[in-house]
Amino acid sequence: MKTLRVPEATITRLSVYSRFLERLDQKGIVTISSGEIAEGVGVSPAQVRKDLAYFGEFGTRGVGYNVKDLLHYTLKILGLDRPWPLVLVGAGNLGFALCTHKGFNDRGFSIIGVFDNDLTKIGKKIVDLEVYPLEKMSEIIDAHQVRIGIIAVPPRAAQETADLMVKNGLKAILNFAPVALNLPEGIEIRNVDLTVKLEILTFNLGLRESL
Amino acid sequence: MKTLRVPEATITRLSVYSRFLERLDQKGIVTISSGEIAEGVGVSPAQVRKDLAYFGEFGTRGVGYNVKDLLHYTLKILGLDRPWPLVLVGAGNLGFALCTHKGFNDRGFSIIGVFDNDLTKIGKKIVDLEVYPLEKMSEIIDAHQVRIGIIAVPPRAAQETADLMVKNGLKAILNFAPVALNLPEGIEIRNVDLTVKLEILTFNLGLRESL
DNA sequence: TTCTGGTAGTTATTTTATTCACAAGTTTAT
DNA sequence: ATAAACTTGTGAATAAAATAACTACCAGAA
Repeated sequence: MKTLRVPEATITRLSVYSRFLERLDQKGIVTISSGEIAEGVGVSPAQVRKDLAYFGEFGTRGVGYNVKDLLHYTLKILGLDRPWPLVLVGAGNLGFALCTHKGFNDRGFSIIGVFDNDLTKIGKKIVDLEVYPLEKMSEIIDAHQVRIGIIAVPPRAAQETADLMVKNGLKAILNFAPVALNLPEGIEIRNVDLTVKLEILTFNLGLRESL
Repeated sequence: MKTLRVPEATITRLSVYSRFLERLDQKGIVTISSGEIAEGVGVSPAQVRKDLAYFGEFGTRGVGYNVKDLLHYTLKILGLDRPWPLVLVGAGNLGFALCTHKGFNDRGFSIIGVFDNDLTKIGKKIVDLEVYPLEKMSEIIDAHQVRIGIIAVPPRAAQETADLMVKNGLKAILNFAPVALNLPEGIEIRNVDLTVKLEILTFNLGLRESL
């Protein structure tokens, strides 16, 4: 591939374009221009074209993009042309919400194992999934060739959870705990911080008052 | 203020620094250097100093920063030197998780009203909060002078929810629905997209295979 | 007091990302 | 056929952000 060094912001937008295209396709729309995509997701048309240009030429000059084709291309680029089994650690309220989150299934993700070290939670069911003790993680990961884990435990338990995931062979971690995790080279890690964006809002509201 | 045009990435990091400082303070640590903060949150020391420099001089050369002082400064900058009442629309699993999310309370946010248009949910309790019909939002917002709302509804209902929030006087919205919202000038909006980061992981795992 | 080691604040440099502007190609109408 | 109206892909220009390098300053030891 000639495709090294793609800005992460581009991948982020690609994910957004991709889901926008899904909605267009569902509506039966066949063709769309960069300008319309831009309008629909809130970026500039040039940005849309530039982002796509990292990966090839998908449109037709004078015409635009075929919605179905571009949708497939974006899914392929994002690695979503196949299902992704996930394991989740932390059967609290957030874990529960993630297990039942429709957005994951829609994109080919399925949580196939939920783990916790809380004896009061182990054995309970989250929809059709039983909550297992941490010891069972290794078995599930091997059986389903899971590569990605989600951390939804309290901050204090996040690092040890991550360590265990790595030990069990996971290659990528999505971390909802608001702490920086220390991981070996080669493990992909991304954090989702529920409060950061809220604090950007309060910062901006505060700025506004001081004008 | 001389402080216009601060990169949003700086605010994001400030939020992270701030919570790191809280943990240091709880541990009784008095002084810390930019290098140690950097280490603790996973950025470069120069980045830490640069970020803080947008807002003033908080450290002592040759010494470092006083943890308690810097914590207070960061909280003040982020607008967290006062409580923030929030309203939430969408009493699904995600809404429930957000209501009980400890990270919000720790930072002075408190959800004081939950709303839904689903008759089977209205009247039920989420911890000590009753789920109200949307019609009651206006009243609660006025009574508590709420300025920020959280959207945790399905994608299709997100735009109308946002419109209603704006109509009821909210000035900022945190949106968990994966759609771009169309809002009037002057309303702050930030999206939290639960799947984007997951798709960055699959993209990177995919890249790795093609090497 | 003076020297040494260390650290913040700041300016300069480099890198990265976005926007702009236009050539190249497509379609439709005349 | 030709012109007119669009829209992509892309190289160049611009803007933004991160990094590095440097200066100023503090504390403690000699």
